Amino acid sequence: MEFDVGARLRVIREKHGLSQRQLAQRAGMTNGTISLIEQNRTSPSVASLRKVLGGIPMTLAEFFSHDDLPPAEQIFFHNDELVELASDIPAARKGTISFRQVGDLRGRTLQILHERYEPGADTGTGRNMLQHDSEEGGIIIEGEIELTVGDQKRILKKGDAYFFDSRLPHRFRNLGDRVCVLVSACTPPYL
Amino acid sequence: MEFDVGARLRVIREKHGLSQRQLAQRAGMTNGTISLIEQNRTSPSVASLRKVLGGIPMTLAEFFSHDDLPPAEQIFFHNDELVELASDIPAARKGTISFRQVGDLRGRTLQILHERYEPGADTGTGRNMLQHDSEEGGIIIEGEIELTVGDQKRILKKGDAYFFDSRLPHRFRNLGDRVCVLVSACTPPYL
DNA sequence: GACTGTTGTTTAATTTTTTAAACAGTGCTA
DNA sequence: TAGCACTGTTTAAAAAATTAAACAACAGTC
Repeated sequence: MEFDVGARLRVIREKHGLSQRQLAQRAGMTNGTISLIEQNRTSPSVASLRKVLGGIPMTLAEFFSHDDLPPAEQIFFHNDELVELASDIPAARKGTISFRQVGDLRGRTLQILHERYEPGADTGTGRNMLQHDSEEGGIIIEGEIELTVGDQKRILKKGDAYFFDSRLPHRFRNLGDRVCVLVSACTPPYL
Repeated sequence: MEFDVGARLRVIREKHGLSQRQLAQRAGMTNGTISLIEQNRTSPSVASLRKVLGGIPMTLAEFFSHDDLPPAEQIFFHNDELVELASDIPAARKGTISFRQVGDLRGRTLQILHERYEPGADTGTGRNMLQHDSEEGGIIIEGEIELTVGDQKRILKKGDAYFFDSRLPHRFRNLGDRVCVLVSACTPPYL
């Protein structure tokens, strides 16, 4: 549950074949500090930790990308074990859109969805366009969908794909007369 | 390129509609500290930053995951624009496995692949099992595949899915007589 | 064995962060 | 306009992190 800064640093340092003194020199600090950090006897300032990681080199994002890793949970999911998301999108409540998620999200940074859009389904326009702090992408499995991202718009067919910064307002709309199915991924998760 | 801790915290706090004092109380610390952090007049210890984020709440991984703003790149991808990855997996070189990636990865933390396994394809066993520092998941689109993760093994069929910590050694193998197609996602990206 | 070069750990002094409280500015209302 | 409640900022004292140097343990070599 708790993210162990000291242990993580030690593992990374050893994986790179560096001694505490070698890393300290590269990072421009003392070996004692690194020792204390690895023992969790001090909590480094973000500035210090960045200096340390600069000697690896590694970004803070990478360092913390394994924050609170859940223990071994469910790995395999039968089709009917994907969980239907209760969405705040009106079209989802009307039953024309379905988002089925792989596993639960606790502590995860990756969200994978099996999405289904009935003919006419629309995630919302104007001020209701989707917008969140992630990056996301997906691949069309079946049917066609119109995707609007910012001021760009495109109709994607089976096998086509998309990838964008979710902070741009976006919208999915099924203009066809067939169901559209796609698989999407998002990090960090939305909802 | 530099990550601005203070600015990031301020944006997050304001987005959650909290004043410095409200956040301080939730986090169990003083408003002055939060003010100083937001002005980058001190660099909080990781312990302190975790306390602050605990009042949001947000994990360190999430805090640091949004390093910088990705520029506007390609958003839409036609099926034939997905880029075939040159893999170090022997079976890929033999042409029985294909990994096609959505977009390029520059600065991205999310990787989405369209994977194709011919009958008999195998990503490798024993010391050649896949292992990397990510979390990954996927959904089976077509055919069947045997997935081994750590000491667990399962045959997944169309519509089934998986999700695991990629540091566990894993292996994909197509035991059937038909092609298996799946869509996977991974963060941070592999390769 | 003693010397040399490593390793990680510990300790006292220094530097930095954090606290607690005061300060300054805004907006609302009687 | 005074009073109140709320912002965010600043400052001296307390607490914690960092340094520099000493310490202990292990391995290889002469």
